[in-house]
Amino acid sequence: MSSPAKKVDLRRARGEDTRVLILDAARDALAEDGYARTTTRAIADRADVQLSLVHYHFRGKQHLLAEVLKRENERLLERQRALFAGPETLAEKWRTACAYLSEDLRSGYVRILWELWAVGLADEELAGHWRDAIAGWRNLLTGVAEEWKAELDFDLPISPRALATLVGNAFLGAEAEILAGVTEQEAPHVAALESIGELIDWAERRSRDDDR
Amino acid sequence: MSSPAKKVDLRRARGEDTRVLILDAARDALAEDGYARTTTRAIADRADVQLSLVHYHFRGKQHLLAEVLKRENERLLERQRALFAGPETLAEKWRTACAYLSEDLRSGYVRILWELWAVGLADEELAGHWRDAIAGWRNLLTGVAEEWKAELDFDLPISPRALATLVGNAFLGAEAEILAGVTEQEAPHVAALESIGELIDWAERRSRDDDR
DNA sequence: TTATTAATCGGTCAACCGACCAATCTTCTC
DNA sequence: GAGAAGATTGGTCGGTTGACCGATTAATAA
Repeated sequence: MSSPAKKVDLRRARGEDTRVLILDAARDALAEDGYARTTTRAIADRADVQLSLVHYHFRGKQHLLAEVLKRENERLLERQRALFAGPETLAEKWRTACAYLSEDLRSGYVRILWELWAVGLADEELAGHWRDAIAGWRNLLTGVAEEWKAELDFDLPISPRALATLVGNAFLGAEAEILAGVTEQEAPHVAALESIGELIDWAERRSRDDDR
Repeated sequence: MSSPAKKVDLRRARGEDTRVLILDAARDALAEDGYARTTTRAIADRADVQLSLVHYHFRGKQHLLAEVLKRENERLLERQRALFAGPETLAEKWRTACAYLSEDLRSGYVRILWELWAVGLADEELAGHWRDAIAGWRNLLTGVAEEWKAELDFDLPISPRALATLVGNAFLGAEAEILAGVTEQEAPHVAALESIGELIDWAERRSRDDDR
């Protein structure tokens, strides 16, 4: 068992390593310097790799960035799925989700998401990847909203789909403003999102009261 | 009165005309082609003007775009102020505001706003102008929310400031998604925003009921 | 050993952009 | 009408970018 008939092509393994190296470098470059300063050369420098390797492993800048978006998004989407699958109340989960926002702002993921949104303005293919990424979040939110509505004993004056869209858009808008440099002092972005948690509490209390 | 002693320097008047010509061209270029394709040359071509005039009248690309943003934003902000100063109920005004969104999407203003937001990611000065533009909308919304809360007979479970931020962000998020090509079919952006109008109705009915 | 494939290297290329400038034309002032 | 001020012209320049390519090295397969 210690030496199974594993056929690892050392060349391919090495290649895969550089691939990851380049992906990480591209992610860091986007998060720290933004797209404008993220040239294929800057990425190659960061990865300490020859420029042509970027074109060898990925077909070019466009495809590289698309993979960066996909990888980072799936990672965080998985975390979010795990959160909402947990046993806590929705209000508690919501508060955690708000905490994640601050975390993702610090880590640079939010900036990556929006830098690539901006690229999508002039690059329909990348815009498509961005839509795919966001669709993941929207589907998750919609599922949560539907479950929640089913649990409540009274009718919400808004459909779960519209509610999920509204809440998701509020998140996106807050991210955009924060990235533009609008401070929490000028506009209470996070505080406003957290207050949604209180609205959830309020609705659930009302639902419990109806039970009595 | 028909011929007052007005000293119009024809040179300056001519200059002012070309200024407007360039501003209009820059606006149209941004709205139709996006920032990536909006070069100073493209603007000069559109305005049918020599390239160097762009640098003569404006100090450069950056300052030109800043003025485009300011001009267009003030125009639409004025329209919105007039709307909310009107005699209709808030719910009615809200529906008009939602209709304005579709109009501004068609006219290209929304795209201009967001193309310049994207530029602001790498240009702190322009980001500042963007924040100024948005602050106008936020102040307007906050004022509306405060008035509305004062008229209601029961306490909203959220502060007017947070409410205005939330609603404003929902608008921004919807705009960003629409610009990225997310269709109304995939996510009911406008429908979700319009449903806020129904929430307003609901709250006002509740307020009237309390009066009895 | 030989032949084949994968990965890497160093360098080149055409295209484009914003900024800049010297010369020229137009209008106003005195 | 001379000279000044404002507006416009045509052209250039340095710098950057993404893409591309032929040659080279390393690893596998025959």
